[in-house]
Amino acid sequence: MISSKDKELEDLINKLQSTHIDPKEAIRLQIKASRYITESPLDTPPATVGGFDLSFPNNARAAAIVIESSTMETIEEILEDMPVTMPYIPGLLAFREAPVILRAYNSLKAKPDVIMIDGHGRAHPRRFGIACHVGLILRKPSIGVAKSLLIGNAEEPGDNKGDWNPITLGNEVLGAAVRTKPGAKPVYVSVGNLISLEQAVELVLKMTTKYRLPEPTRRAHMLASRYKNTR
DNA sequence: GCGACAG
DNA sequence: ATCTTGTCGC
Repeated sequence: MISSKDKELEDLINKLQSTHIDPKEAIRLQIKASRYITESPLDTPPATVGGFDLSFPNNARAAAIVIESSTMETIEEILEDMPVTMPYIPGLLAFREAPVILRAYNSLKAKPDVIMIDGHGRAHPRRFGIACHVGLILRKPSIGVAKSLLIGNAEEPGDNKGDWNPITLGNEVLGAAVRTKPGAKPVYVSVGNLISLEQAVELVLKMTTKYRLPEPTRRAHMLASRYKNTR
């Protein structure tokens, strides 16, 4: 049986991929789509983790990296370009960046078990940041890793790698401020889809070596920016 | 009305 | 995100 709810989700997933959309409509879509996000724990530990980031040499350029979690080795890299169709509006970042990210994801031969995206997941005004947006469209476990807060507050975590405090807003826990490197500002982690916050934090820490950002996102950032002043 | 505001 | 060199600190 195909329920009406399945059809609504299918319809939402299509609309979330619009390359041109009115901000008011975009906000309505986020509010509806937010209800389909799942924060249930992952049952199988991820063997591969994908990382995505963008640069804007001219058009929008997305870099996708797939890393084997047991060895931390990059097993695939992809670069995709696409014209920019939306301006940057706080809270609506996904409508500007998701299209190229999805194109890069589709180009990957080795589909990762979990994906990490630059930006927030549930730590968002409508609880539907870019990590939720991409995670819902792909129906794939996703994690948001941001370098600054969009909403909510968090106490400064301790200075040891692994120390973290919740990002809260009222009685809600939206994510976690995680110390990935002593002496460096924390990273803000939140659930995108199909994973628990605890597992998201755990995976971000596992994928972090000697830098502030976890390897998936860090390598994707380097790859996306590499040829900025070249080809 | 006055700020705040992922990338 | 992007424009950009040197420089302060661990």
